[in-house]
Amino acid sequence: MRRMTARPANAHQARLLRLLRDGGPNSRAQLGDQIDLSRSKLAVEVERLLETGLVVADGLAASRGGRRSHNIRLAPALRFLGVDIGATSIDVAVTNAELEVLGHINQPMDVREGPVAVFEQVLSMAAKLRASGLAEGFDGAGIGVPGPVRFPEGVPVAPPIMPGWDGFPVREALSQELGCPVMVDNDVNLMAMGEQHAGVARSVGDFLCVKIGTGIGCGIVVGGEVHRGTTGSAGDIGHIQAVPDGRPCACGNRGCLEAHFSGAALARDAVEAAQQGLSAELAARLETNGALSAVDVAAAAAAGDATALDLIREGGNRTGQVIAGLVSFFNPGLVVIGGGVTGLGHTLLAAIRTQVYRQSLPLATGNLPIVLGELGPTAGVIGAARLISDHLFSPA
Amino acid sequence: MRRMTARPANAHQARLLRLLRDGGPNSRAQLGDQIDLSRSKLAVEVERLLETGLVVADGLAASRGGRRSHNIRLAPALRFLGVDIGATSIDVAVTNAELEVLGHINQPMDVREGPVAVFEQVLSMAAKLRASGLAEGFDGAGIGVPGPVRFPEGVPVAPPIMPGWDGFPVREALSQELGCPVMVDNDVNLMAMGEQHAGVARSVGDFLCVKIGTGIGCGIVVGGEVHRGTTGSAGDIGHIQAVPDGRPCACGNRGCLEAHFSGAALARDAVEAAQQGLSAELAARLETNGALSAVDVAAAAAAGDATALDLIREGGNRTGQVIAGLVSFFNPGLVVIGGGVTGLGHTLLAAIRTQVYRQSLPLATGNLPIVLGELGPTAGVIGAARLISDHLFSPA
DNA sequence: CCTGCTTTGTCCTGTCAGTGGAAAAAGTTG
DNA sequence: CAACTTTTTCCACTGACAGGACAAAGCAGG
Repeated sequence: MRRMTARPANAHQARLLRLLRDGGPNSRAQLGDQIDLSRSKLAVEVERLLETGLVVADGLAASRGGRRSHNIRLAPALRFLGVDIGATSIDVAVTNAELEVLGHINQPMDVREGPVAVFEQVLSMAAKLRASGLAEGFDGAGIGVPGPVRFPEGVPVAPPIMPGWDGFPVREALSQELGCPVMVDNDVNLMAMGEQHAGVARSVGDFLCVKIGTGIGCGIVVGGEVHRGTTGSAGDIGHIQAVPDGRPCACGNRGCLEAHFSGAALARDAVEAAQQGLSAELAARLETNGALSAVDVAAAAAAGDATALDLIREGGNRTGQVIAGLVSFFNPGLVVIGGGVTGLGHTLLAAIRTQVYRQSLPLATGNLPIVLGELGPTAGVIGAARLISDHLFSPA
Repeated sequence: MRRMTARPANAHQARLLRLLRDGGPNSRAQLGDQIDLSRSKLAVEVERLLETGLVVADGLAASRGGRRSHNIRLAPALRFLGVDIGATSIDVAVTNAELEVLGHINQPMDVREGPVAVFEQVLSMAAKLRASGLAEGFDGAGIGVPGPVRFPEGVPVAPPIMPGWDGFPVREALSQELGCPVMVDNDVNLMAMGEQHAGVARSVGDFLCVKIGTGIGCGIVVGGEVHRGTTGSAGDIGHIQAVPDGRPCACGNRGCLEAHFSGAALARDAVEAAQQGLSAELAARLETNGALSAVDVAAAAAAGDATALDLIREGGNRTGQVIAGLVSFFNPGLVVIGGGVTGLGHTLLAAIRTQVYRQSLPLATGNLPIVLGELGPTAGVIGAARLISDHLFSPA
């Protein structure tokens, strides 16, 4: 099937498409209230959008006291693909043009197996979604990778945890395979965009989104836009020193935040505690599974295990300390905590909050919510869909 | 004398004014090369600007191989006032419309004497500059204060080191007194704008500007724009924890960067070292002056005093450690070090560089210059002039 | 069902910003 | 002085857009 080739011809059309994306089906009259255009001009632009097929008529709206207005909506057949490649698993989802998730699958996979193997997996997952009747094809795809990206080209650069990906033309290759436009970004940035679009960060202009998974990263949103930095490595807070002369880190330094708290560090600490006989709960789980992960620690903590709680608390303290510094520096309006370890829940959040509220100045923390992400694993794929839709819904 | 009342009527005119401000006198033809407008349209807008008096004819340009072009320039009588209120001194300068400093005076004054006393001083300094024939009046003024500012209103909020200023309507009051538009900002932000306009940060989109004076602050520039944060306290890095369980700080916490290194901390450490007999050089200076400041430490270091050098080095290490974190987080294209302690020169810079290059990831530091500010004490006043000119040279 | 009011959609004209070509004006080069 | 450039002005043409007039559609109340 031929997919969308049309693009908005001007800024007004782009604006209208985004209004329809973010606000769902809408009447012409309501659109007129939200956009600064005369009725005549609006009618012309809507007419042109209808001609392109990007937008379709959608029945009559409820009356607002007079003649009823005709609703319009984004073409219901439009489909975006959102891909979130994590360190140890892959999420793929299909959305409609309003970025609602229609189907979502998750598969474990080690990113270190390299781009070729991962791509194969991603494509087969996309094919599976297509086969299930959710999409006949994709009008665009967004993809997130766990490392820095040279954004304009869509190419990973010097990614520490994914050797073999350096310089791999992700955007080009995926675009080729799927036959549609593709945008690539860091997975943390996509999570931030997801929470901004559909999660807790709606209507916040400046915020931080801290993702604690296998590693730790931070999405930075300034004035509604993601800040990627000069080389695309902004938000790489995992290697900020949290403990002077602390544990050795894979990066060669000592005391990096990531070495002291992250999915990987937490798992290692848990195994150690189990082996030293500090926690019967963890030891039992280690016995059963042969390994431990953040999920086990969360379960043990939920069961009241003191060691597990301590691990979480200490990690939260470390993380909170680093975040406190970032809050002083950046003065965000919101801090979102997300990623694999959100399962640790309130214990973690409380530890982080304590540190931030204690260490940052009152002016910066006075009205600063620190909350868990609302979308969990869908944040990344929604962010990915948002990324490509922002691209497509902008003047050609 | 009546001053400039005219403002650019549209974005084109604003654009032209900024080109003339940043590039100096220019021919119509050259302007045409820099702006995306047809010759006819350009001629119309220039004509209108000439009518308003904001811009005047300025003789003939050199030939580029054909008919010579008529030069135009910003009205030579335009004057901006730049005010930089530091913790312990005040800088006031007059600039022309191209933001060249025509006159600059500096007076010691403790900001804690309160807004009324400080204002009196500022106005008398401005009057002095006017009396010396540099200006008949001011077309706009920018002012920087050493604390957070609610930017749109131009009002300091909860400034830790300047009690009595909280909520004082700086913008309103100064505008009233001077009879011209006024904009207020944090002094560190103005320093960043100054270095961006006329210093080392020309042509860099994302950079950090660390000012080490009585306290420590950091100007953050994202995409050419200053980031002020949700409550105007962005860049307040003086109270980031640099030393766990370190020295007590005025803010109530322990180990704040500012408590370990800043103009004030350095002076205190120097006195202590002198009294403990660790440094003959510093002791002698303490004897002579009755007090020590960063300048004394710089002089002692220049004379080869080991203790002074150690103080600087250790401070640089602490600062570098914090900056390393910020570099990982923000991924700037440049880091500028400025403020009173730039006199400490290369020793300080070397220590900072060592820490940053060691602790941040290669991708972020690979092509990251860390340099001293170029403008010294004029950075702030130039930034102040730039602030108000940006405001005035924007569509009404 | 009919009347008056409101909202929505369409049509049309006037205005204004802006482009691009033509030609005049002013210089340069040989 | 002739041929060629560059700059500037002039002018007609285009397209974007606003806003008014009017028709269409719906509501409320008699």
